[in-house]
Amino acid sequence: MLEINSRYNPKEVEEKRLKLWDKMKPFHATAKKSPKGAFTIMIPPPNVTGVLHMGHALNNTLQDILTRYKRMKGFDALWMPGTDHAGIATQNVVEKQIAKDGLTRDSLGREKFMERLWEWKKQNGDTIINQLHKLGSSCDWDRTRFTMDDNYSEAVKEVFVELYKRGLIYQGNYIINWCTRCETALSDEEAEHKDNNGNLWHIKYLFKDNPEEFVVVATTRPETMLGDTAVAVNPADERYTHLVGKTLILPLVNREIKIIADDMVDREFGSGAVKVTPAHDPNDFATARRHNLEFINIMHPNGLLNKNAGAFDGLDRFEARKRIVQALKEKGLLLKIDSHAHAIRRCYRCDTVVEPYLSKQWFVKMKPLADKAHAAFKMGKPRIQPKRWEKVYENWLVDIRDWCISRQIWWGHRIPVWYDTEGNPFVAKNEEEAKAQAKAKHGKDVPLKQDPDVLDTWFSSWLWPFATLGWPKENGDLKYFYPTATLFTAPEIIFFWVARMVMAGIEFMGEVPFEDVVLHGTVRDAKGRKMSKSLGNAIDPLEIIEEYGADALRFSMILNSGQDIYISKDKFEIGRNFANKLWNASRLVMMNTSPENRKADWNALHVIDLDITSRWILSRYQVALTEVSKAIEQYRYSEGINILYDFFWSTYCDWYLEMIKGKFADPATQQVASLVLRGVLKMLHPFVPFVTEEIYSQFKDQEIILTTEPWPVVEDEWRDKEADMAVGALIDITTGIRNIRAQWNIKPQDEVDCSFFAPSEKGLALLKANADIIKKLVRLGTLSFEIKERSVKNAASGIAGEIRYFIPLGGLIDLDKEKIRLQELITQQEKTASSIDARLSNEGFVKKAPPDVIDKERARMDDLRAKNSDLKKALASLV
RNA sequence: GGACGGUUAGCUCAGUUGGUUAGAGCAGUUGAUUUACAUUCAACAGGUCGUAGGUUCGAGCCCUACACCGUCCACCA
Repeated sequence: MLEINSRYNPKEVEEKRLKLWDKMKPFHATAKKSPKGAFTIMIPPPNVTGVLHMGHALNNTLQDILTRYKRMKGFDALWMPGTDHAGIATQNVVEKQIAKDGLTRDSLGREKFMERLWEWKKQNGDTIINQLHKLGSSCDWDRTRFTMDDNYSEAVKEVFVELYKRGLIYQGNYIINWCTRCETALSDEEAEHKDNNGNLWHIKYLFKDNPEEFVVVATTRPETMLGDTAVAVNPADERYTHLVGKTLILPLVNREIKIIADDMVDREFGSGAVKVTPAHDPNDFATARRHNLEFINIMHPNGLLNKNAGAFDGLDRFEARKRIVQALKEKGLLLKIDSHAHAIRRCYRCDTVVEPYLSKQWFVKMKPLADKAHAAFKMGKPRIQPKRWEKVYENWLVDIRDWCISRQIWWGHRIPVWYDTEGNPFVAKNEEEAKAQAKAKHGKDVPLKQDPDVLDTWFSSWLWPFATLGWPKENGDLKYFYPTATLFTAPEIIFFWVARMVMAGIEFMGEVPFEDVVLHGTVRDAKGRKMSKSLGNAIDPLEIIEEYGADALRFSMILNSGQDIYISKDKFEIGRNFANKLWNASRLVMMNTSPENRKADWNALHVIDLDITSRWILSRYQVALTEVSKAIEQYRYSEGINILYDFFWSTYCDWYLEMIKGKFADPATQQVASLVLRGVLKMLHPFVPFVTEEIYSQFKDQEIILTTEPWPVVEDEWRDKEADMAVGALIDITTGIRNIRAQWNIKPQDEVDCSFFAPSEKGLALLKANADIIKKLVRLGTLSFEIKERSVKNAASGIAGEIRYFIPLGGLIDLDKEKIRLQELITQQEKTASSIDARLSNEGFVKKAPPDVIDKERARMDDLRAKNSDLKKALASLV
């Protein structure tokens, strides 16, 4: 195939490799197979909300690169795949879906609705796994997990019950973030702040005993006044101190409320007097508790006002706002309206304005968990890259607030709590245990009802690193593969997920679940906008795979990955072209080498037999290998692939292959060309697994699973300074001659008659006539010419073919310019050295400066002087 | 309001402790073809490194201020 097709066909090859991988299962990890130990990566489980997008493609490519690399390095590499049920998100999607048929979750009923959800999960979960698969992900597919698998649910229950026993889970009536559309509680993280241009309404509250006098309160949410039970002022505010304890009449409602004094009031804001609505504002809630105020809930869970709203009963909260403002205006109680920009919280799933709402929910007490995580972090666990996120992470741990974990939805893990008729909760892993507890309490069997609510999605996700390995059951895998090595994820979920996984890991496994956290950027379109369905700028990874191939997708993605990644469809051409280049270079080598030479190993090579070109490419190869390995270890994949791209395309193809084109008869050349190419294929394999494995197999005349082949070993003895310099000089000169040709304006049509490269009498004469100029441009050594009678197909590369044997050393330098430059540099450095010298002999400085500074300065001075002596030699050699 | 990041060629980005002439890819221009590859090759052109100061023999890199863009956090009604 390689020899026949001059165009790489990704579709055909990728299908073939996938089939083979499915059959051979090379990605299956077994505990204790390798002496090197385990290397584990847990996939951030994609939500079953939808199918994979480009962000996932990036995230999973990063994971795959490292997993494949470590596997080749000899580790028992496990990459655990799976999906997340994504509670509210998925439920919302399915609700929208059934809404098309005029159905709601209530009309369908819990059981039927759950069936629809499971259908959706089955369909999307499969699609996601299939997409991951097509991307070339080397996941251990047999271990695929879902956050609502039966045994995973066991882990969730175990954790809930255990935390309850440890006093870290409690139930309470608090102001929480309430989404009136989803009709569920949200955690603080799920209620996102978004800027909003609202108004600040200034309302007059009249005194009961003197309706001529009033207090002005300012509010951004006038409708909540219906639930006011006090007006608060700062106790130190002279304007109001004499009024504290007086009674006001709440407008529109005509309820009597008192003026109270509380420190929470900011004297500078608004009028300095603030209405207190305990049931609809977290601040007011706290104030009310301090002052034993009444809590008046004015709203139904769906955002419509309830009978406590009196005349406004049944209105939507925003409609009520309008009407109330209108009513106040009519009564002359609205003093003024200021425009006021401030942030309001919105539901992270449906963007509905979140209502602070008083309700009974379950919470996790976070402080003890966060303190442990913080202590671990101070020990460097986990490390976070890029480093700047460390502070963000740490701040969150320090400023932790309790986590509201109950959700009034159906899709998720049912809260493992049962209530008796009096409402006493029994926390247990199953109903039997709960019944037993209830019996113990009441002395007889009593009817129990399970909590209708489910747990926050993240309450299951935070167990992912160990629940996927079978916890709470002890087994060899859990011990062997936990903790994991690296977590690749997006910065958005550092609090939602990363921090909480650390807490759960410490609490239940006694160890932080991963060593490194690598936070990568967001995939955006060419204009820098986030890719989203609603904007219509999303690129479907499957479409790219179909058109350009998965290798091209991966290659281009990584090549473009800086902080955020700006991607447009044409970016994938470079990946496709690269795969094709790889294919064709391999064809060239394939067609010019014998099977034996192709398979030759390092020990078949003897440096004495090798010409300078071979020694050079082997040397460059070693450098590339060292650098690429280092880049991968340091998570600098973009740099790694750049090194490979440059080495393979520029060095190997454009120079090396062109140089050896006439020399393929030499067995050593065949061996070197093959050896280096095979090494390149191995190094590229983590990045572009399909094409590399296909070519590698054809090279070896057998099916090779490249993923289980060993990573190339750095052989330092093949570093060859002499060859590097010699060929480096040759390349300089060749490039120089190309430049000269351009400068002299030698057109290709002229070359037919008088070219250097297809020599004729005329060409030879031209070359000789200009020998002095060329010589002048060459530093160190003499350029000699010998024009061979040889037709050269490609003039550009022909230059290299012709003169390479005759240039021992040197480079292209303008002699005069070079002299001046060197002289300047020497002068400058001598100046520095002298100034340091002076400083070092200054007694005051020596006394004051710490010893390491003095050592450093002295070393710097010596270094400069040494460098200068080298430079002087170089200058002398030019003259 | 707080914290952080970015600003380098038309575009997307490298530039690791300050050190020779700031680099790539794409796009552009000009050329090449009995070719492994036109998904190719070569050459050219394109930069006051956001602005203003400072430290230094020397600054894209260090310091200060400012501007613009972006991200995260945040119970001022």
